[in-house]
Amino acid sequence: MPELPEVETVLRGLEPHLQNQKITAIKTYRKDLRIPFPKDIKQTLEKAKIISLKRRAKYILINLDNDMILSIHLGMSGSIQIITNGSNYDLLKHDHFEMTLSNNTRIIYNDPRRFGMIFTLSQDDLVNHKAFVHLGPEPLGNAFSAEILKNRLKGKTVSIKQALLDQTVVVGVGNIYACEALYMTGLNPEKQAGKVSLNKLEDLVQSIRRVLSTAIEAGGSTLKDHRQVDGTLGYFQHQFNVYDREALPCGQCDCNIGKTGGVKRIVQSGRSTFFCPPKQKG
DNA sequence: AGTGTCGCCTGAATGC
DNA sequence: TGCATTCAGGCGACAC
Repeated sequence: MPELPEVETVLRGLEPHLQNQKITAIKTYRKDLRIPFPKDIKQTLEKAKIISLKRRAKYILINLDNDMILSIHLGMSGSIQIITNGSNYDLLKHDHFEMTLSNNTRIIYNDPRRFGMIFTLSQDDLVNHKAFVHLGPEPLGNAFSAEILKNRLKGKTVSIKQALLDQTVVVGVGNIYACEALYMTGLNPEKQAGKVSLNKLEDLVQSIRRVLSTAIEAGGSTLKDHRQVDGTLGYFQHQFNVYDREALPCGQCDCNIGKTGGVKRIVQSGRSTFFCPPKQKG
Protein backbone atom coordinates (compact mmCIF):
# COMPACT_ATOMS: atom_id res chain seq x y z
CA MET A 1 0.00 0.00 0.00
CA PRO A 2 2.86 2.42 0.35
CA GLU A 3 2.70 4.63 -2.71
CA LEU A 4 5.09 7.38 -3.69
CA PRO A 5 4.30 9.72 -0.75
CA GLU A 6 4.76 6.99 1.84
CA VAL A 7 8.03 5.87 0.27
CA GLU A 8 9.23 9.46 0.19
CA THR A 9 8.29 9.85 3.84
CA VAL A 10 10.18 6.72 4.81
CA LEU A 11 13.20 7.97 2.88
CA ARG A 12 13.16 11.32 4.64
CA GLY A 13 12.84 9.60 7.99
CA LEU A 14 15.82 7.37 7.23
CA GLU A 15 18.07 10.03 5.76
CA PRO A 16 19.38 11.74 8.93
CA HIS A 17 20.12 8.36 10.53
CA LEU A 18 21.87 6.83 7.54
CA GLN A 19 23.80 9.62 5.89
CA ASN A 20 27.58 9.22 6.12
CA GLN A 21 27.30 6.12 8.27
CA LYS A 22 29.24 2.96 7.70
CA ILE A 23 27.31 -0.30 7.56
CA THR A 24 28.80 -2.53 10.23
CA ALA A 25 26.52 -5.58 10.05
CA ILE A 26 23.81 -7.10 7.88
CA LYS A 27 21.45 -9.80 9.04
CA THR A 28 18.73 -11.60 7.12
CA TYR A 29 16.20 -13.65 9.05
CA ARG A 30 14.93 -15.68 6.12
CA LYS A 31 16.17 -16.34 2.62
CA ASP A 32 13.73 -14.24 0.65
CA LEU A 33 10.99 -11.66 0.47
CA ARG A 34 9.19 -11.44 -2.85
CA ILE A 35 12.52 -12.34 -4.38
CA PRO A 36 15.56 -13.95 -2.69
CA PHE A 37 18.02 -11.74 -0.86
CA PRO A 38 21.20 -11.59 -2.96
CA LYS A 39 23.52 -14.39 -1.87
CA ASP A 40 26.40 -11.97 -1.36
CA ILE A 41 24.39 -9.22 0.32
CA LYS A 42 26.54 -9.27 3.46
CA GLN A 43 29.81 -8.95 1.56
CA THR A 44 28.36 -6.23 -0.66
CA LEU A 45 27.06 -4.06 2.14
CA GLU A 46 29.20 -4.60 5.20
CA LYS A 47 31.97 -2.01 5.59
CA ALA A 48 30.48 0.20 2.89
CA LYS A 49 29.71 3.81 3.67
CA ILE A 50 26.33 5.36 2.89
CA ILE A 51 26.71 8.38 0.65
CA SER A 52 23.13 9.39 -0.09
CA LEU A 53 19.52 8.24 -0.36
CA LYS A 54 17.39 8.66 -3.47
CA ARG A 55 14.00 7.50 -4.62
CA ARG A 56 13.02 6.15 -8.03
CA ALA A 57 9.35 5.28 -8.38
CA LYS A 58 8.56 3.34 -5.20
CA TYR A 59 12.11 2.14 -4.70
CA ILE A 60 14.40 3.58 -2.01
CA LEU A 61 17.94 3.67 -3.38
CA ILE A 62 20.79 3.82 -0.89
CA ASN A 63 24.01 4.87 -2.61
CA LEU A 64 27.22 3.43 -1.20
CA ASP A 65 30.85 4.41 -1.52
CA ASN A 66 31.71 1.09 -3.21
CA ASP A 67 29.63 2.00 -6.30
CA MET A 68 26.84 -0.29 -5.21
CA ILE A 69 23.23 0.58 -4.46
CA LEU A 70 20.98 -1.01 -1.86
CA SER A 71 17.43 -0.99 -3.27
CA ILE A 72 14.47 -1.38 -0.93
CA HIS A 73 10.87 -1.72 -2.03
CA LEU A 74 8.19 -1.82 0.67
CA GLY A 75 5.73 -3.76 -1.45
CA MET A 76 2.33 -3.71 0.12
CA SER A 77 3.00 -4.15 3.83
CA GLY A 78 6.63 -3.23 4.38
CA SER A 79 7.75 -0.88 7.15
CA ILE A 80 11.04 0.16 8.65
CA GLN A 81 11.95 0.55 12.30
CA ILE A 82 14.82 2.74 13.45
CA ILE A 83 16.42 1.76 16.75
CA THR A 84 18.88 4.37 17.99
CA ASN A 85 21.63 4.31 20.60
CA GLY A 86 21.55 0.58 21.09
CA SER A 87 18.12 0.71 22.71
CA ASN A 88 16.55 -2.58 23.60
CA TYR A 89 14.55 -4.13 20.82
CA ASP A 90 13.16 -7.65 20.60
CA LEU A 91 12.62 -8.84 17.08
CA LEU A 92 9.00 -9.00 16.04
CA LYS A 93 7.23 -11.50 13.88
CA HIS A 94 7.96 -10.62 10.22
CA ASP A 95 11.19 -8.76 10.91
CA HIS A 96 13.22 -10.05 7.96
CA PHE A 97 16.24 -7.83 7.47
CA GLU A 98 18.49 -5.80 9.74
CA MET A 99 21.30 -3.35 9.12
CA THR A 100 23.55 -2.01 11.87
CA LEU A 101 25.39 1.28 11.40
CA SER A 102 28.53 2.77 12.84
CA ASN A 103 26.46 5.23 14.91
CA ASN A 104 24.96 2.26 16.75
CA THR A 105 21.63 2.57 14.92
CA ARG A 106 19.74 -0.49 13.82
CA ILE A 107 17.49 -0.39 10.74
CA ILE A 108 14.93 -3.18 10.77
CA TYR A 109 12.70 -4.15 7.86
CA ASN A 110 9.35 -5.76 8.69
CA ASP A 111 6.98 -7.10 6.05
CA PRO A 112 4.11 -9.47 6.93
CA ARG A 113 3.06 -10.17 3.36
CA ARG A 114 6.57 -10.18 1.94
CA PHE A 115 5.60 -8.42 -1.28
CA GLY A 116 8.59 -6.18 -0.73
CA MET A 117 12.02 -6.54 -2.30
CA ILE A 118 15.55 -5.90 -1.11
CA PHE A 119 18.36 -6.24 -3.64
CA THR A 120 21.67 -4.70 -4.58
CA LEU A 121 22.95 -3.44 -7.91
CA SER A 122 25.88 -1.46 -9.20
CA GLN A 123 25.66 2.19 -10.24
CA ASP A 124 26.35 1.10 -13.81
CA ASP A 125 23.36 -1.24 -13.77
CA LEU A 126 20.91 1.40 -12.61
CA VAL A 127 19.85 2.51 -16.09
CA ASN A 128 19.42 -0.97 -17.52
CA HIS A 129 18.28 -2.97 -14.51
CA LYS A 130 15.00 -4.71 -15.26
CA ALA A 131 13.34 -3.10 -12.24
CA PHE A 132 13.99 0.39 -13.58
CA VAL A 133 14.45 0.21 -17.34
CA HIS A 134 10.76 0.33 -18.25
CA LEU A 135 9.64 2.87 -15.68
CA GLY A 136 7.77 5.98 -16.79
CA PRO A 137 8.46 9.55 -15.65
CA GLU A 138 8.42 10.73 -12.05
CA PRO A 139 5.08 12.47 -11.48
CA LEU A 140 6.68 15.26 -9.46
CA GLY A 141 9.50 15.77 -11.93
CA ASN A 142 9.86 18.07 -14.94
CA ALA A 143 9.57 15.20 -17.40
CA PHE A 144 5.91 14.68 -16.49
CA SER A 145 3.45 16.75 -18.51
CA ALA A 146 0.12 16.48 -20.30
CA GLU A 147 1.90 16.11 -23.64
CA ILE A 148 4.04 13.25 -22.35
CA LEU A 149 1.00 11.61 -20.82
CA LYS A 150 -1.01 12.05 -24.03
CA ASN A 151 1.77 10.36 -25.91
CA ARG A 152 1.98 7.44 -23.53
CA LEU A 153 -1.78 6.93 -23.52
CA LYS A 154 -2.14 7.10 -27.29
CA GLY A 155 -4.24 4.22 -28.59
CA LYS A 156 -4.73 2.70 -25.14
CA THR A 157 -8.11 1.07 -24.74
CA VAL A 158 -7.71 0.32 -21.04
CA SER A 159 -9.44 2.65 -18.60
CA ILE A 160 -7.69 5.81 -17.45
CA LYS A 161 -7.69 4.36 -13.92
CA GLN A 162 -5.81 1.24 -15.02
CA ALA A 163 -3.43 3.34 -17.09
CA LEU A 164 -2.47 5.42 -14.05
CA LEU A 165 -1.46 2.25 -12.22
CA ASP A 166 0.77 1.22 -15.14
CA GLN A 167 4.38 1.92 -14.15
CA THR A 168 5.42 2.48 -17.75
CA VAL A 169 2.93 5.36 -18.03
CA VAL A 170 3.85 7.19 -14.83
CA VAL A 171 5.47 5.87 -11.66
CA GLY A 172 4.52 6.12 -8.02
CA VAL A 173 0.76 6.31 -8.37
CA GLY A 174 -1.03 3.41 -6.70
CA ASN A 175 -4.64 2.52 -6.20
CA ILE A 176 -5.42 5.14 -3.57
CA TYR A 177 -3.93 8.19 -5.24
CA ALA A 178 -5.17 7.14 -8.68
CA CYS A 179 -8.72 7.27 -7.28
CA GLU A 180 -8.07 10.56 -5.53
CA ALA A 181 -6.48 12.24 -8.56
CA LEU A 182 -9.32 11.19 -10.86
CA TYR A 183 -11.82 12.55 -8.36
CA MET A 184 -9.99 15.84 -8.18
CA THR A 185 -9.98 16.05 -11.98
CA GLY A 186 -13.64 15.12 -12.34
CA LEU A 187 -12.69 12.25 -14.64
CA ASN A 188 -14.67 9.04 -14.88
CA PRO A 189 -12.27 6.21 -14.00
CA GLU A 190 -13.82 4.01 -16.70
CA LYS A 191 -13.06 6.43 -19.54
CA GLN A 192 -10.73 4.95 -22.15
CA ALA A 193 -7.22 6.19 -21.51
CA GLY A 194 -6.54 7.02 -25.16
CA LYS A 195 -9.67 9.15 -25.42
CA VAL A 196 -8.99 11.63 -22.63
CA SER A 197 -8.52 15.10 -24.11
CA LEU A 198 -5.30 17.06 -23.74
CA ASN A 199 -7.21 19.62 -21.69
CA LYS A 200 -8.35 16.99 -19.22
CA LEU A 201 -4.85 15.57 -19.09
CA GLU A 202 -3.55 19.03 -18.12
CA ASP A 203 -5.95 18.93 -15.18
CA LEU A 204 -5.04 15.35 -14.38
CA VAL A 205 -1.31 16.10 -14.29
CA GLN A 206 -1.94 18.97 -11.90
CA SER A 207 -4.22 16.80 -9.76
CA ILE A 208 -1.66 14.00 -9.54
CA ARG A 209 1.04 16.46 -8.55
CA ARG A 210 -1.19 18.07 -5.96
CA VAL A 211 -2.54 14.87 -4.42
CA LEU A 212 0.98 13.42 -4.10
CA SER A 213 2.52 16.64 -2.75
CA THR A 214 -0.24 17.06 -0.20
CA ALA A 215 0.23 13.49 0.97
CA ILE A 216 3.98 14.00 1.29
CA GLU A 217 3.32 17.03 3.48
CA ALA A 218 0.91 14.98 5.57
CA GLY A 219 3.58 12.29 5.79
CA GLY A 220 6.02 14.85 7.10
CA SER A 221 3.80 15.58 10.06
CA THR A 222 3.09 11.90 10.56
CA LEU A 223 6.82 11.37 10.67
CA LYS A 224 7.17 13.80 13.53
CA ASP A 225 4.34 12.14 15.44
CA HIS A 226 5.73 8.71 14.79
CA ARG A 227 9.17 9.59 15.99
CA GLN A 228 7.77 10.61 19.35
CA VAL A 229 6.03 7.29 19.74
CA ASP A 230 8.44 4.85 18.11
CA GLY A 231 10.71 4.60 15.13
CA THR A 232 8.31 2.97 12.70
CA LEU A 233 8.24 4.32 9.19
CA GLY A 234 5.77 3.06 6.66
CA TYR A 235 2.23 3.47 5.61
CA PHE A 236 0.36 6.34 7.24
CA GLN A 237 -3.35 6.99 7.46
CA HIS A 238 -4.71 9.95 5.63
CA GLN A 239 -8.08 11.52 4.97
CA PHE A 240 -9.33 10.64 1.52
CA ASN A 241 -12.07 12.14 -0.65
CA VAL A 242 -13.29 8.89 -2.17
CA TYR A 243 -10.93 6.04 -1.35
CA ASP A 244 -12.54 3.46 0.95
CA ARG A 245 -15.65 5.62 1.28
CA GLU A 246 -18.23 3.41 -0.44
CA ALA A 247 -21.78 4.76 0.06
CA LEU A 248 -20.42 7.69 2.07
CA PRO A 249 -20.38 11.31 0.93
CA CYS A 250 -17.31 12.30 -1.07
CA GLY A 251 -14.92 14.95 0.19
CA GLN A 252 -16.62 17.89 -1.53
CA CYS A 253 -20.09 16.44 -1.30
CA ASP A 254 -23.09 18.54 -2.19
CA CYS A 255 -25.12 15.65 -3.58
CA ASN A 256 -28.35 14.24 -2.27
CA ILE A 257 -26.85 11.06 -0.88
CA GLY A 258 -30.26 9.43 -0.53
CA LYS A 259 -30.62 9.75 -4.30
CA THR A 260 -27.07 9.23 -5.51
CA GLY A 261 -25.98 6.58 -3.03
CA GLY A 262 -22.72 8.42 -2.33
CA VAL A 263 -19.31 7.18 -3.38
CA LYS A 264 -19.48 4.18 -5.70
CA ARG A 265 -17.14 1.21 -5.63
CA ILE A 266 -16.41 -0.74 -8.79
CA VAL A 267 -13.76 -3.33 -9.62
CA GLN A 268 -11.39 -2.69 -12.50
CA SER A 269 -8.87 -5.34 -13.38
CA GLY A 270 -9.35 -6.88 -9.96
CA ARG A 271 -8.76 -3.60 -8.08
CA SER A 272 -11.29 -1.51 -6.21
CA THR A 273 -12.02 1.88 -7.68
CA PHE A 274 -13.89 4.47 -5.65
CA PHE A 275 -15.47 7.47 -7.35
CA CYS A 276 -18.32 9.95 -7.19
CA PRO A 277 -20.43 9.44 -10.37
CA PRO A 278 -22.11 12.89 -10.38
CA LYS A 279 -18.78 14.66 -10.01
CA GLN A 280 -16.79 12.40 -12.36
CA LYS A 281 -18.65 12.38 -15.63
CA GLY A 282 -15.80 13.57 -17.83
C1' DA B 1 2.81 -4.68 -28.32
C1' DG B 2 -1.23 -4.28 -25.70
C1' DT B 3 -4.27 -6.48 -22.71
C1' DG B 4 -6.22 -9.65 -19.21
C1' DT B 5 -5.54 -12.90 -15.55
C1' DC B 6 -3.14 -15.16 -12.02
C1' DG B 7 -0.07 -15.84 -8.05
C1' DC B 8 2.65 -14.37 -4.35
C1' DC B 9 1.50 -13.69 1.14
C1' DT B 10 -0.69 -12.78 5.81
C1' DG B 11 -4.08 -10.91 8.76
C1' DA B 12 -8.46 -8.78 9.36
C1' DA B 13 -13.13 -9.18 8.48
C1' DT B 14 -16.98 -11.84 7.33
C1' DG B 15 -19.96 -16.05 6.82
C1' DC B 16 -21.95 -20.30 8.41
C1' DT C 1 -16.42 -20.81 19.49
C1' DG C 2 -14.24 -22.29 15.49
C1' DC C 3 -13.29 -23.08 11.04
C1' DA C 4 -13.48 -21.66 6.09
C1' DT C 5 -13.72 -18.03 2.83
C1' DT C 6 -12.93 -13.45 1.07
C1' DC C 7 -10.43 -9.38 0.53
C1' DA C 8 -6.53 -6.08 0.42
C1' DG C 9 -2.81 -4.81 -3.48
C1' DG C 10 2.39 -3.88 -6.09
C1' DC C 11 4.19 -6.09 -9.52
C1' DG C 12 6.13 -9.87 -12.25
C1' DA C 13 4.92 -13.93 -15.09
C1' DC C 14 2.29 -15.70 -18.46
C1' DA C 15 -1.19 -16.48 -22.24
C1' DC C 16 -3.49 -14.73 -26.08
